[in-house]
Amino acid sequence: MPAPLLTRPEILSRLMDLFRDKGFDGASLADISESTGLGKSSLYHHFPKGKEQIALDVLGHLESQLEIALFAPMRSNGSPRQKLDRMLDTIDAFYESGKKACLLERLCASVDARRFRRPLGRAFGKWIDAVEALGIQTGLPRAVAKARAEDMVVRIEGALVVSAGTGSTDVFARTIRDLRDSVLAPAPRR
Amino acid sequence: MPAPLLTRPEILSRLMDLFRDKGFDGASLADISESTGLGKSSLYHHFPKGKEQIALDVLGHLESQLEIALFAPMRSNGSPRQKLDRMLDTIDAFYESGKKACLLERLCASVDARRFRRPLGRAFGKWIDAVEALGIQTGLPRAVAKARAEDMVVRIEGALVVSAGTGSTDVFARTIRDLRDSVLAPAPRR
DNA sequence: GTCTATAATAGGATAGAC
DNA sequence: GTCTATCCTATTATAGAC
Repeated sequence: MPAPLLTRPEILSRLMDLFRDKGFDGASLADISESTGLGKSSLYHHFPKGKEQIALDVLGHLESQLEIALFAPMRSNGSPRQKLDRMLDTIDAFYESGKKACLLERLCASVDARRFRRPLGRAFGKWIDAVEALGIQTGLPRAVAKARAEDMVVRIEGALVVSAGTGSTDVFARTIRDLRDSVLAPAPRR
Repeated sequence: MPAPLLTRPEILSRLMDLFRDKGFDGASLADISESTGLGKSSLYHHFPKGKEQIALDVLGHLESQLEIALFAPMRSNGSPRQKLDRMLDTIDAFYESGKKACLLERLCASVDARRFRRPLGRAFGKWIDAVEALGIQTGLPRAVAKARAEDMVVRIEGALVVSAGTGSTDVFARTIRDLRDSVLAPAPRR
């Protein structure tokens, strides 16, 4: 019984790790209790609506973390290419080079995905928008920038799935490497 | 109590639909019983080792279906481009243009993913190999063909995740369209 | 805000009759 | 090969003391 009295952000951060590891359906209240050091009653004090609210609050926590660590730096100074590199470095670290899963994907794949649809759609949308903005800054036509941004998110999510399925992180590493060059490459003339 | 006395392939086919919809952790024995019309005892007659064996057998069923519907046609006559188009048509139909999930991905995301690792790796490997062979047939260097094949699978899996997360199949449709041109495109000179 | 104790239910799995 | 009935455990959730 550790009970180290965690702050709310610390609690949510540990729970995010748990859901990334076990998914929503796979993480039990016992798991949640263990990973936070909180008894079940304490959990219902912090999250009166139970497990579903926990996941929603974790998702909200992720959204604010993304804003700070991923999106805000994209609005700072620096060339688009530098900012893309920084985003991909952050992403590579966050997923531990393909060894850890994506919370968004794990919640998409849960039985109650309908309940999470709105925040999931918002999180994916903000991520895509941030990358699209970089493309526009480099002079890509808006439609190309948007398609490239969607494609980047698609390839990262897919690389995580395939890396998990094959047990090798090679695919994830190569995907990140490719994206550094392809996302902001000049639009093909047609 | 329908009990229409299904054949084994029919049973496995229905269970594949169930696992694609609910995932392994999300599908209960009650769900399994309902979707097959078999009582729990009948299930344990067909699958003595229980739920885990059910998933493994469903995975085996998928592998044989992939061989028939996806891989064998790739070894027939026709231009690589025609065969790629056929594969993408089959894939688009199988995923109902992005509305239905991938069994491989759902099992990757289960708590017991370790148990499914070997067949999952094999299925992803065969799929990638089949696409790589098309690339080699068109004269792409082996390394390029392999990277393009991995990338195709990555993008399909990722597009399914993002389509599910955003609630729109647009991303999936665009991804399939792009792949028709990009997978077998001439290697860039360097 | 946290604990112990306890509900109430759903989960996977089995026994034995037919 | 399928059924009814049952078992045991894990699960989510709540009550009430401190």
